[in-house]
Amino acid sequence: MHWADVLADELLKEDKKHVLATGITPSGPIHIGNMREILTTDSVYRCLLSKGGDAELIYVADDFDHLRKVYPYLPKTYEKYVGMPISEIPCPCGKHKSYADHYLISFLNALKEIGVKPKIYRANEMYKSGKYNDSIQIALQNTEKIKEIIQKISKRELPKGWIPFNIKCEKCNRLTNTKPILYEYPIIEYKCDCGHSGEIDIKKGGVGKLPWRVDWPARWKMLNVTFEPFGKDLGTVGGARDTGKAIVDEIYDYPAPKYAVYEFIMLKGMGAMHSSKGTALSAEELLNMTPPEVLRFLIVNNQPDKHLVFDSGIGLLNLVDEYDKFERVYFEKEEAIKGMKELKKTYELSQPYDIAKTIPFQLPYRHLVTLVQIGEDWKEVKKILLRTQQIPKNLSVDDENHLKQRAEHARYWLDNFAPDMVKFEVKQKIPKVNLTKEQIKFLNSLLKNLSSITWEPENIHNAIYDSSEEDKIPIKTAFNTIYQIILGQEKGPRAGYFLSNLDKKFVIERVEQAIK
RNA sequence: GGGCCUGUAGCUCAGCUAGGUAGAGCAUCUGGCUUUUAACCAGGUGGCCAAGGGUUCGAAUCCCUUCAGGCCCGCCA
Repeated sequence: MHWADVLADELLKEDKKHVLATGITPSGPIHIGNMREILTTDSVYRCLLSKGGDAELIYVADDFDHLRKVYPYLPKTYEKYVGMPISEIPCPCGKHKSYADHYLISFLNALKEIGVKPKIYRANEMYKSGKYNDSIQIALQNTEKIKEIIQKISKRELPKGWIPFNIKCEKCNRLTNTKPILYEYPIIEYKCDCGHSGEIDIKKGGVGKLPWRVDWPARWKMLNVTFEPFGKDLGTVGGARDTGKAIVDEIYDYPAPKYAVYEFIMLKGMGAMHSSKGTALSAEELLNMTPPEVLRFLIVNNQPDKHLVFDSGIGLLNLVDEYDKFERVYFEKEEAIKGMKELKKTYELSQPYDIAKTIPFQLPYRHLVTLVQIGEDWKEVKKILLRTQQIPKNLSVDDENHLKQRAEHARYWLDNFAPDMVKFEVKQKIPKVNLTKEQIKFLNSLLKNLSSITWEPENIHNAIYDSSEEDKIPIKTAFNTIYQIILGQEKGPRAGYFLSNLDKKFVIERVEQAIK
């Protein structure tokens, strides 16, 4: 059984409405690791629905959380905002309503692309509208009990006078510098390091925030959460999950949600990703280079508790190939090979939107990577594909959009992540090359042989070999020569296919120029 | 110090949530093939399933112990 089905079955043991939650603090570029949380939850959600369960998928953005420090990707001037809620800090690019929005919006766009449609909650709105008020009051009533729970389970000493509420200073706007002096419902008197003393009324929303270890369980109860996965960092003994479970049980009288612990995703050659260390690949970049179905496939095809390595180099091409193979097997165009586990479910969960009724048109991705380097844009690539009859004239709109989308991903990848090995440029003018007599001789034969053939990969391929044989020139030299005069480099894509995608006239003229 | 995960062919891994004769891809070798940015076809070689113990008629699979590796926690969230 697929892991998402196993989790869904676990939830279905209880016949009620399930709320599957996922929560990420938009304090920095949202990265591929966060995608795992989203996609893990979405997969379970989809399985639950397909089994006839009643379920809702929600996403809570904790945008009332405070800025921890000036992250490496922030200007130094952000020093003055440390400690303030990220929804109340200016946007780094100036185009969004707030710091939180800056990162959140791009993430929400990414969600759309991968076909995840959660109901969205924003913590800052929930606090300000008073949704948290009951939870806050209950927490404050149980200050001693909560303190005890946290100290016992996390083995951490909390300071004297600690209360489960971080007051936001009315003057400096920071959540981190205030100390409570006296609590008498509903008023808390406090003092802030900035020099300000004052009092707040907890019945008014947004005057402060529950600390994370209390906020989380409070949220479970408030939103009736029944399932929420989290990263291994939170799963540790004595961590937020442990204290949260005790707090939600004993203080909020609500059962802790079921969960899955997921491992991190490593970036090949870079180790684990941390948005706070700037070693992360943003969700945006990730999606720009990876077709959405392939990204889903990466997550869905692996158990959450296995760490993954995302290779933004050649490995990405292999991943796409692997996905395409799954697709062919799913549509029974090919035999399954052993090791393709849970093929049907995995393929279905990989689809951002609907599952196609018949197999989508496939063009080998590596070939597409070559094509987008020949054609300037999709229009030209399409022209080549049509001319060479690699796509049918009556290609469906869906198929064309799919191909086009993939071409865009391939292009982004080439521009930003691809190793030089796979890159080339068809030179508009003949590159400066010093050809040997041998090479010229070969080109002469090639010219003759190419002129007489129909412009198809195999014919071209044969023409190259014929020429090299006639002149007794090593085949390696033959290929090198071709790449030199067209690309200005020693190596290139498989010559037959490659040249067939170029205009015959262009190639012939280039060879003629080279001989002169 | 604590936790999670991993250990199966030279490499990457599947098989472990149904306990029932050890699998795939790559690499290698043989044969075919006109030697290309990770080419194709047919076939072959290759494993004490980390080690030890337990449960069982039967264990890669379940349980315990040990060893090795990776990551996380031990600030804040």
